Amino acid sequence: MLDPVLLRGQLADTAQRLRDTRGFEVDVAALEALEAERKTIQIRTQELQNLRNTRSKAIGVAKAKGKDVSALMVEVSGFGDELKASEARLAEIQQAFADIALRVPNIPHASVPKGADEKANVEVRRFGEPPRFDFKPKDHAELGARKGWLDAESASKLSGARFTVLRGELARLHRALAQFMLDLHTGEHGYLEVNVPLLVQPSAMQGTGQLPKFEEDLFSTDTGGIKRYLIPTAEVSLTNLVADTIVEADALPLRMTAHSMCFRAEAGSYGRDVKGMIRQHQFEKVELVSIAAPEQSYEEHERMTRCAEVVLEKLGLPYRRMLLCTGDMGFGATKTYDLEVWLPAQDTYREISSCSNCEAFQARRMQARWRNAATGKPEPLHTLNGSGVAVGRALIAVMENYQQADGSIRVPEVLRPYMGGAELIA
RNA sequence: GGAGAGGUGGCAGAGUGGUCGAAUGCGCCGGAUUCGAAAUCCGGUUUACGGGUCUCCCGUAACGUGGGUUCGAAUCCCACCCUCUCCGCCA
Repeated sequence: MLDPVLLRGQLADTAQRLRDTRGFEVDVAALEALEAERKTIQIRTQELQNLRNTRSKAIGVAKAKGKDVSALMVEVSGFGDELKASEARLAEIQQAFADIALRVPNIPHASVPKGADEKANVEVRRFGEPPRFDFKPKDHAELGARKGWLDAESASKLSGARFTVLRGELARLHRALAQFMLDLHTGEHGYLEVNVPLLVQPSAMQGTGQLPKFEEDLFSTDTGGIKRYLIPTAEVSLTNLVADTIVEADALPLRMTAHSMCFRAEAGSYGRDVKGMIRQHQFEKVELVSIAAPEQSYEEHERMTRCAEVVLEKLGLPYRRMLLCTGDMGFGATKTYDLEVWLPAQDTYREISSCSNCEAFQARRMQARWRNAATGKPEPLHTLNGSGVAVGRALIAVMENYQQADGSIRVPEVLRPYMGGAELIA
């Protein structure tokens, strides 16, 4: 959520900025009308509440002294209806304001290039060279099918489209990747390992911004009459850990990592990446989340992105870092770097990580604050999240980049300790 | 799933209809005392929102959550959620 000040006093300017950067249209007329009424209604409501409180106290005092209170009672009943109506109207207005405000995206940082879609993203850096093969490289689906390692048919029988069954050495390699990433981030990058719930309440989804706007992207359950959502990323669980809390300044930045399942409905992506395990309803990811003081969040963003890059570098996977343009960023982000890994079979780079600074956007939604020593007051934190990295896609990248002519796959050196020392899976 | 107990400020813990945003203790901050410290004493110490004459003042709201009763609710009623203990079941 944007700072309410931007949606009240500086509405015209804010609307212009959202239009320029994201092509998003705020309902200016509706917000203006609500704000105009809100002010008078709120003042009147509080006036009446004050009146009621003072009169009620007076009744209490009079009764204690054994005096007659009937005159006071009549006076109070005179404005009871108006108070009730006024309170109800105020609640309506505040709800209506929130309904709009919760659907307004974040405003991009000044360093973000303007653009409508991914074509305007800017390559920032590049690591490694795409491998050369003296044979035609196979895609991961084909490599996986050879030994029954990767079984889309069985998965489809069990669960339908966009699921995968992994078996044997490939399943182990997948597990090795997750372990390696987790060990790297906890051991060398200073992140605290956290194991999180995969099912969360609607309030958590609203906190990180999936709700109310993107419900169709989520899986949910209402078992026992309780609505819960499956997390699309551990960012939801990790970030919401600081919801409704005030973090002391010396605890910042708070760096947390989690290996988790992620669930995405992938609504609207029919026909895209249908082959193999690039786009699944269920996948694993090692997530990084940083909770930072405002003045350190952009530095933290660079650091976090580096932590994700190190994963790919240690795995020996070629990648490039893209700075997303204003039109291609997620709902809550002010600045995002995507890491794209080289996939030989597709002859292109594909997203494997996305690192975003959300500034106070999520923190405001979830009441996550820190105590600013300079002001002595609780102020919204900055939250950041990044994939460090997507495990399924990392598996694909390793398979395709490390494949041999016979369809066997070399094991990247850093993964061998997790593979019983194996140099090759065949 | 069955039986019981309970949810109050950073923590512990009083408070069963009226000046209670809430005693007391601990913690924390400031001050006094001290050569310094401990101890002791004094004062202060929640958050959100709104208004203003906007480094301060005023108001409103918040005692698990949501409703209800009442002139007035931490306190009474209803529903729900959560925690703990015992039993059952269970990875």
